[in-house]
Amino acid sequence: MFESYTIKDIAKALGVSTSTVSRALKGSYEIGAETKRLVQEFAEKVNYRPNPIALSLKDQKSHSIGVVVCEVANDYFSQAINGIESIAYNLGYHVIITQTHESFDRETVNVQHLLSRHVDGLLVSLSTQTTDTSQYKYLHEKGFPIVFFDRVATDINTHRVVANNFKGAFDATELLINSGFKKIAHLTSSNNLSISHERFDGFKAAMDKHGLAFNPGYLKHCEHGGMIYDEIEFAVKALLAMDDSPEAIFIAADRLTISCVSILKKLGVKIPGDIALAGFTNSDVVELFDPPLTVVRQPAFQIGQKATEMLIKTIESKWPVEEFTTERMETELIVRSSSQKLY
Amino acid sequence: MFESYTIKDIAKALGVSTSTVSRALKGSYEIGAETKRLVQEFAEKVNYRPNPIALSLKDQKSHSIGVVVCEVANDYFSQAINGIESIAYNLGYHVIITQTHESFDRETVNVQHLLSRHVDGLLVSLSTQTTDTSQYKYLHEKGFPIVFFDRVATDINTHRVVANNFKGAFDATELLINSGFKKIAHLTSSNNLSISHERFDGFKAAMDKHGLAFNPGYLKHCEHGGMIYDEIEFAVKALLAMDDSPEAIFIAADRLTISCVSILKKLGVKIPGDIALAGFTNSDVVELFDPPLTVVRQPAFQIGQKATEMLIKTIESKWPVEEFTTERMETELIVRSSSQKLY
DNA sequence: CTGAAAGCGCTAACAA
DNA sequence: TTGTTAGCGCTTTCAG
Repeated sequence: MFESYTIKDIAKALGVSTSTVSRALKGSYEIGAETKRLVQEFAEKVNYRPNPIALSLKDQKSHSIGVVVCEVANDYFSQAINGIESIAYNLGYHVIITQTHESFDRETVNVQHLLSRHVDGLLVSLSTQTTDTSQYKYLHEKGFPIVFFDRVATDINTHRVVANNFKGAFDATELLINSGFKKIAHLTSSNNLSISHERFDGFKAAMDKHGLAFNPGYLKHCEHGGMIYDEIEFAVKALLAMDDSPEAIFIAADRLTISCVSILKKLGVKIPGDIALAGFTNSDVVELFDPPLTVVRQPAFQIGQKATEMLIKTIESKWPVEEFTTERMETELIVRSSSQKLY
Repeated sequence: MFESYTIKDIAKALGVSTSTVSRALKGSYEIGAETKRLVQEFAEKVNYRPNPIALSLKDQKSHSIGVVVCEVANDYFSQAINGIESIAYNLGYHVIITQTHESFDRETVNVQHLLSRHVDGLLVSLSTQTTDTSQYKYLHEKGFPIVFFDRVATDINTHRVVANNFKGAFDATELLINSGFKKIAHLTSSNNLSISHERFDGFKAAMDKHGLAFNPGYLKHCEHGGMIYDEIEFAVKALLAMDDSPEAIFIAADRLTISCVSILKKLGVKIPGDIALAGFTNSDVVELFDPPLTVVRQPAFQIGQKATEMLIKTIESKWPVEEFTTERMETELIVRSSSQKLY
């Protein structure tokens, strides 16, 4: 079963040459119907499977794609990876997953490692620390297929798949405003990330639309994207300690949202009584929280799928791909009680 | 960068033969110090990386391992996969992940697919539907490396890595008993799973130790392991509808625990006032639940690591491995308010 | 219509 | 100490 037949075994068994077997197997028109039938039946019988490694060596494609994400054990990314796997599996590709743990150095090493593994393309979501995207730029200019998703490189013209972060943030902020809040803070991830900018813009646009002033002191960045608990705690405490402290917080990142709830509870701050919350997260259990969380949910699975489709299409393209698109998928605002105004 | 140098390129550039390069690169003693230095320096300079595909074809090892789990987007398994990746990455192995979605047919197809990909070994956690383990038995008898983790095949003598499910269940049950509950139900996954048995045994042992009768009507199996919400709802409702309905439930599976909370809340049943809960889960956010959940947490990351270590050791063993061990890792009981007795 | 042979990158037995 | 060569499994010219 695992010591599989090779084309040579079949050739020997049938008394033909390996090239005949090879051709017969792919139904080449230049093979006699009888020979073809014989070969195909035999191959079927012994459950012949071509050795993918030999194929890879031959045509210089590894049929594997490299994935660079910050963390696997994370709701958003595990869902995205689920989508990636589902497409890759069906199209006959391996998926090699690497984690940056939000470190640029680790990210660089991972990319090198993936290249040394001869992956046919890369699916990348940048780390919070990444400001230098030159390694990707270099590869991309050489024609190497790269699709960014979620945290994209804005200075490289490649395929990109992202959620509609602007609208997601806009909707959540507007919900808070419509609930009756005016003093709304914004807790977000590293300023390096594309998603931070887009979500901030959405937040700001909603504030502007409703004629609300944006207090710069209400903007808190967590440069490590939530990897460091103290950093988040520091930011949250700073918001609470302000003279004119906010009534609500719109949080722009998965881990930050969860941690923020945890910190506020630890501090004995009532949600939403003392401070209301709405935030991005892909956790499916936040409806069971105390209080149930109002969240912006991204179609992570679909984003993973789409990115993989685009990548494999690029890899398999007969011609160098010159046209690049940015796919934007809609988020979902799920309203629960953490964003309510209590009287 | 991605069009890498081959040994041939180096040989040509240096005017030596490919075998010299090959040998020099691995520091063979039969190569002149000077030549060796030359080759190594040049290789270093051009950032030479051996083509793993060629190596694989040569020594008939793909340097990849196949993983079979029910679901990736699941706290326990994403943590376990994290552990698997961390070890595999360091030891130079690819990880190919497949999901069964708790279907036996899908599991069979996945194993076949992984074998056709020529994986060097398998890391398996069985689906809830799996009762026939003959495909694994066959492979194992042929000497193919397989390590089971979590949901193991008890009828095959292979390496296994599991949590101490008995003790985890025992501790959680005893906690409920010590909290003052006597009528304790047990909600669990498919009876096919090894973990269901072990956890039931732990539950039963705690009941016995404290002289509590076990009411067979209090035992509810969810044959689909939580994939089907209705099935869980049915079980929970049945427990609630009993004449002598339980005061507490000990839940033996990750997804079941979360769903059970969700169902009880939907039904307006107070936790822990109307019914107390303790359950297995690896979600890290259950402390934010209403109420915070008392849980048994498994060292999923370490289980993944250990299983991978054992698998790769088996793969790389010079001699056929005949001795198989079962590693058992301790669980952690985290006490929160869902298991409290309210007066 | 079918076979022989080269070649993908690398290693290792065998020669020199 | 170094080079030549065969071979891992497969495809694909090139011959026949």
